[in-house]
Amino acid sequence: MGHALNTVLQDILSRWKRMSGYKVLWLPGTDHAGIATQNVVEKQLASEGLDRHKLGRDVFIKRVWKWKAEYGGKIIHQLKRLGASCDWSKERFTLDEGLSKAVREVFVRLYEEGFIYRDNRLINWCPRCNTALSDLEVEYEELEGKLTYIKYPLTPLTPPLLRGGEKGGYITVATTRPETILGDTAVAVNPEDSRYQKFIGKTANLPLTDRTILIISDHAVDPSFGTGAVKVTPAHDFNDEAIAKKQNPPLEFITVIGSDGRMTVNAGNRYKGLDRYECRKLVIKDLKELNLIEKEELYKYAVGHCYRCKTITEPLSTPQWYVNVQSFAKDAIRAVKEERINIIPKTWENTYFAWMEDIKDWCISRQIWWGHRIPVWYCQKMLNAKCKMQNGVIVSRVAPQICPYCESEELIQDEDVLDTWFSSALWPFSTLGWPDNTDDLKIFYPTSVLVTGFDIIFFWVARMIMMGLKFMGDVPFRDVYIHALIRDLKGHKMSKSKGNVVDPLIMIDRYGTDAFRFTLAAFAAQGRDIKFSEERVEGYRHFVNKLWNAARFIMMNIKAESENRRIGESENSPFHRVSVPPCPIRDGTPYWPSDLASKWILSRLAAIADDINRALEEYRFNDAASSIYQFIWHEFCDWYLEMTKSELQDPKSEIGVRWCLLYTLDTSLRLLHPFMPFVTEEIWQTIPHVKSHLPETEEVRPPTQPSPSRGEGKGGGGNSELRPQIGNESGIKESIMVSDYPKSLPRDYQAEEDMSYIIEAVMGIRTIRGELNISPSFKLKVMIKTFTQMAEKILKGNMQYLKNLAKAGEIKIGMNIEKPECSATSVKSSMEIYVPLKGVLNIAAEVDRLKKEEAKVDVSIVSLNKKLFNEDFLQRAPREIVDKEKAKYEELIIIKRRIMESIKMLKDVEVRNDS
RNA sequence: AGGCGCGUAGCUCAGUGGGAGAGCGCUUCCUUGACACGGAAGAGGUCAGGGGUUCGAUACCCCUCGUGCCUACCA
Repeated sequence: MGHALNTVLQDILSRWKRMSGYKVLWLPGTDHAGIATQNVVEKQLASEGLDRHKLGRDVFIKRVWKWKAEYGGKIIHQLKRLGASCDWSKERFTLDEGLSKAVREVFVRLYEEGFIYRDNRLINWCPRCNTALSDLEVEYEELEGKLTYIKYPLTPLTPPLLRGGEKGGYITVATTRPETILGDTAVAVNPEDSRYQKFIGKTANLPLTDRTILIISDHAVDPSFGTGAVKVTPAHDFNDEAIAKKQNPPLEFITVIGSDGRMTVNAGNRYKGLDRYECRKLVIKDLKELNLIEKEELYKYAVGHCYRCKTITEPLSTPQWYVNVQSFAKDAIRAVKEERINIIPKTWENTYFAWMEDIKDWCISRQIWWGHRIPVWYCQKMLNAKCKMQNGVIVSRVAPQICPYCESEELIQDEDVLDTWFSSALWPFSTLGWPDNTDDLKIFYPTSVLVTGFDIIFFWVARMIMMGLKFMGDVPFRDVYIHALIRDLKGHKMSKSKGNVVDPLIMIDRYGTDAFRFTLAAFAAQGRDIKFSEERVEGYRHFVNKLWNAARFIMMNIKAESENRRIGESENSPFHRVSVPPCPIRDGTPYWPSDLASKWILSRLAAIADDINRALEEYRFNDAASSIYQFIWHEFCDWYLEMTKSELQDPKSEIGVRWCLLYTLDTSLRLLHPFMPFVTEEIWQTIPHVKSHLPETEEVRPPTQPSPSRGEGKGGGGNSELRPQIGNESGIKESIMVSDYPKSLPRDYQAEEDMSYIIEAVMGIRTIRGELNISPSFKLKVMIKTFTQMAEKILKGNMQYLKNLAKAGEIKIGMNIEKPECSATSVKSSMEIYVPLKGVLNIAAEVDRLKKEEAKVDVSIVSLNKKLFNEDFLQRAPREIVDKEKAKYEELIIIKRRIMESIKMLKDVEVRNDS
């Protein structure tokens, strides 16, 4: 699900920018996921009774490639099913030759410049994967364990004397890992701790061994924890390692646990070969028998686990390769501080800075086989002390044939491979051909945006920034958009072991890619995790259906040449590549939709296009998604399509309305396309295409020139220029995904305002109907009265609409333009509904009239402004705010309470038809 | 232990220093030639709690409670 979200967001950006005229590169690919992949293949081998050592390195790697061929393909298949519009010709894999070349180049240069070095120190080790892990690859998890208090007898007391339990004869330490006492080389106390002053410098007998250890002091010891005395095991604990190295001379390192998680010979004959946890049990049993355990307490503590196989990790002292990243980190911090890179949402910058400022050297070697083998060779003779090579290694871009020091041909390559993230860190430039200075590199580096989850800010993002700055001298990307993590409905992270994983492909099978994509986009609010809900997907599937049906309605009404074709039959549809002129022409004159509804929907369309562009600019995917959803469903379908049903009856407005229907559909499809690529393409391929721009005003455009490409035999008929024209007019593109993204369309604020009154009036009527239970099939007489000049103006502007209503038999209309009043009376009913749009009503007089006459309803649009009854507000709020509120109030004359009274009044009046 | 975030309608979540929103669910009504995967009208919230700033706080500040995550060398 995380990958699906990631893919969808990137695809939305890619499609949007591509349609907006940018040259877009979205480069797909995968990394080789060293440890994880090796583990999977090893499991397969195990089920066949094999292991990698039996196969040998070369055969094993072939086997992994085979696996990769199968599953790498699945990833790509999933991307395609999600509709990812990647440049598939540029697909890359971190183990490709080109990328491997970049890896070797980077390694050698970092080594030559002294940033890469080899060191023997404590490292996190996974005993199951048998490899070193970087600090990031260890996950800490709280475990319920025991804190065991163990008594170390002070020398010169000897074990036989101890059985008496003399007081003061011990120093007691607390530990969660009793088995490690076999590797203890000291006991440490805080130098300020008065209890232990007298012990410092003395020695103690290490139980279960014949060794004597020193009691030392170190400020790192917390006197308040446990007994205030700590056993020091330098070879198996990071703290203890630090303490040991500080001592002069440094404490001895005794390794008692081996790389396989079993006790070594150093643990003594009784314990060697035992698993570390078996050994723990035995050690506790033995100590109990010696009466050296003071007590055991239940204790919660964090234990490191391998992030790939969940085995408990073990600190182990081994030689590994490291990158000194201190100076890179400083540059990387500066790049973000100076806003050459923007992390969005900005709150993640803190996380980034915190980690970067306290960054540790990066352990890059892994003791596995699947990955980039470290480009380091050793001379066999040197190992036998017969070669004079000083630093002991040959670091080279290509495999050396002979030792440069002794000319021996017996060279051995380092067995280890590099951390997968080492190659991933180079991705932004290695995939574009670096170290060669290719055209792609020149055009596309630095890239525009990286979209990713926060869980790999450190693993990947930070390292790409460091490597990009180091090797390209520029940031790898301008924006980093950090999207949310997808959780299940209870807010838990999805994981296979919890069984709460939702498979995107199942969602796609069930609801379709478009609905699934739209859901992800709608969920992608910044700065919050996503709790995935399947019902949302279902809801957006309904949206796809709604759009489909709206398109069907429009196709039914554009009166193209063949009425029998339905949308969805795009293959041989006569509508395929049909085009209509940018504006319908009649007798050489452009015929723009002049009805209010059309002007309104065009303006709303323009507003929504602006909203979407702005939202995407700021990575507010959810806002963009809800804008287009709201527009298509609740403005275009609920209002405009319904209104056209009467407008289409009017020969005067018919042509303009048809054009407007098609234009709005076309534009909406293009707006929606980045979110729902499949259904929008399908519909768009079916409908006649419309040019994307509108004229600023009533500008007269030249009549369309007849051209040879136009009217492929289908354009006949006297009035044909009024109809959608068949043909492949120039400028019409082949696919919606390369059509123009709608932008900067003209607004008509007057139409929007006027229409809002109509909508309010209609809603008022519906409310009355609903509350009075008037059957929808019962046609009402409607009387519309206006009381102000503004209302008059509105009605004048909407005469066309009202006339159409009248024509449809719904109302009779009468209007006196001279006086600010008009009325419309329905055909059948005697009921009248007043719709006062503006102005002051004499309520009392109205009520009297209501009583005398037949049923009438006073519909109100306004609510009371409470603020204007607040003395404090009137006296103390800033003048302009108060004035604004007053002005608002003056506009809003009719009060909600009055409506309700009127309605109550109505209920007392005799109303026909069960009301 | 530090840090970050969240707590708004039954559920999943937007949002804003001045009129509490969406989707789903729920109630009522409606199969009229795009759509019942639909249309119309509704019910439902002291915006976690307390204090402060302000003429005014769901929003800004502080505290408490609940909850999720990240980081860290707690034996």
